[in-house]
Amino acid sequence: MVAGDTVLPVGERPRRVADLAAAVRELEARRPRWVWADTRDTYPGLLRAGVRVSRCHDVALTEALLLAREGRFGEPRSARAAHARLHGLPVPDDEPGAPDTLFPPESLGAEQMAEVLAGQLARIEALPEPGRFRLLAAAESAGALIAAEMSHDGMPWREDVHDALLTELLGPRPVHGMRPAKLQALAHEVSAAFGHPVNPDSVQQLVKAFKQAGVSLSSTRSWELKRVEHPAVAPLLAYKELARLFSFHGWTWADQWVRGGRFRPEYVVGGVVSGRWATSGGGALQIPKVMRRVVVADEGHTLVVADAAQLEPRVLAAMAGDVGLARAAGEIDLYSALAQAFGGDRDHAKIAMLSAMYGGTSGDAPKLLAIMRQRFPKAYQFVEDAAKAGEEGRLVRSWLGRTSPPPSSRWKELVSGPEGGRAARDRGRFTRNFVVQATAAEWALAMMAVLRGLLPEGAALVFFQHDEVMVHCGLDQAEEVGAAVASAAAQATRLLFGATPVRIPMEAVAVASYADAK
DNA sequence: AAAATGTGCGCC
DNA sequence: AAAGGGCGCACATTTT
Repeated sequence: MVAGDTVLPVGERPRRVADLAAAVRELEARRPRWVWADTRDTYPGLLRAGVRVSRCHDVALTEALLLAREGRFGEPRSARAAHARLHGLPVPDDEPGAPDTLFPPESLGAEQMAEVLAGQLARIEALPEPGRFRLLAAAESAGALIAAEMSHDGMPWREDVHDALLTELLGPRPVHGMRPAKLQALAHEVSAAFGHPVNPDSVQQLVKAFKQAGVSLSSTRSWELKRVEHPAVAPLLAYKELARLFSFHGWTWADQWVRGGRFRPEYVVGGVVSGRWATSGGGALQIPKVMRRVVVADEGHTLVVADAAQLEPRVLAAMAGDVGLARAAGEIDLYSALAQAFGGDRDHAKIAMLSAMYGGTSGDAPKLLAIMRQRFPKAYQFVEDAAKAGEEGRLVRSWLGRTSPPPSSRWKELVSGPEGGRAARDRGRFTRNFVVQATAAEWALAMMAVLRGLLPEGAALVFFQHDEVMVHCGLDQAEEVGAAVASAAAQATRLLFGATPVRIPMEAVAVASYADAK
């Protein structure tokens, strides 16, 4: 079934419809998988018309995944581009979609779309693991639906609580272009400590002022400042923290992103090469923890918040098929279960795992990695192989087949030059991490897709951050939603990895305010 | 004047 | 406690 300029139920004649939202609503009763060019262009309008669909195939997202899988990273991914490639025609660049139109005029007709779909399905079938890639495309497409729905529904955001918090920390809202009182006072303190005016936002001025005071700094990063004994340090650190809050999540930000008690960020599905989501506005994935108290459930409602603890090491255990690690990953606290192998020290187990996944080399890492290599050889080898592939300029893939971008042409020059070793190691750390992070991201997508289907009427996913979800629902639904989260996590693990001793538990808590979730 | 780059830090 | 991988964004500064 294709939604384009026309609606085309498979096996039936395409038909033009006057009211597309109504037609989609009617056909949705058959629970089809809607195929459309780009969820971002089509779905927001349907949502505004009060129509939701349960499944879709997003041609653009699937095309991007396939192109990368075929080693053609970065080529235009639109349905039109895919159609042009099929016919050897000039391939148009991707352009921003046409918002506020249900079906953008430049999208393909139904028959052309069917052609593109058939091509994509054939390319998937030709892969060595078509089942996995089908799951990847389905999960990515479900993500697109969820992202649009979350932007539409918004996360509860109490503007009055936000204003009170800002006022408490910064002073009253200043007139445009001015610093809030407490920020201004801290700026004065910094200048006073140096004995002359210094702009605390200027790295240059700060480094110079510290140098004149006999303190040499290579940067003004807070961890470096904390080592310095100087009266300007304390007010400067306080200034930096509050200035960030003011400019990043202050009143101006709220004016732009909060409406009617809802924060509506724009999510970019697959915006990170690893398959994690990004945001193109609103900074939804970087909300400071201090702001969480502003996220409050509506009257008579609650927020069910859940995160997948220790997701990445669990995913590694499942992927690598490492029996020892998988056994530990069957426990609630993976690191405690590993501690015995690392002299009974949970922290050592954690450092070893993180160093293996991120390529850490400092501190105790080498010693602990040697233990890991001995005790969990398959898991160790799995990430080592990924790192080696990166160092040699090869591509790596996630469990379901998301493919890392190739190294840049600059990298290839660099790697044969005098600093080549460093460039190669950097690339190795990237690919080492990619296989784990990307698989964790697709587990999270699969989990959310399942969860979305399990949620009762009236419950809505309102936030997603890498391995954490938030559902806004009625107080009396909290228990059912919590059970749905646990079930979705278990189903996602089985969907990706089949029979495995690895567990990826998600424990949900129902809270009135996000701040109470941890 | 506008675009590009650098810095720093929030989140996972 | 940080490390170490991934981002987005604002502000300052430099380049065009």
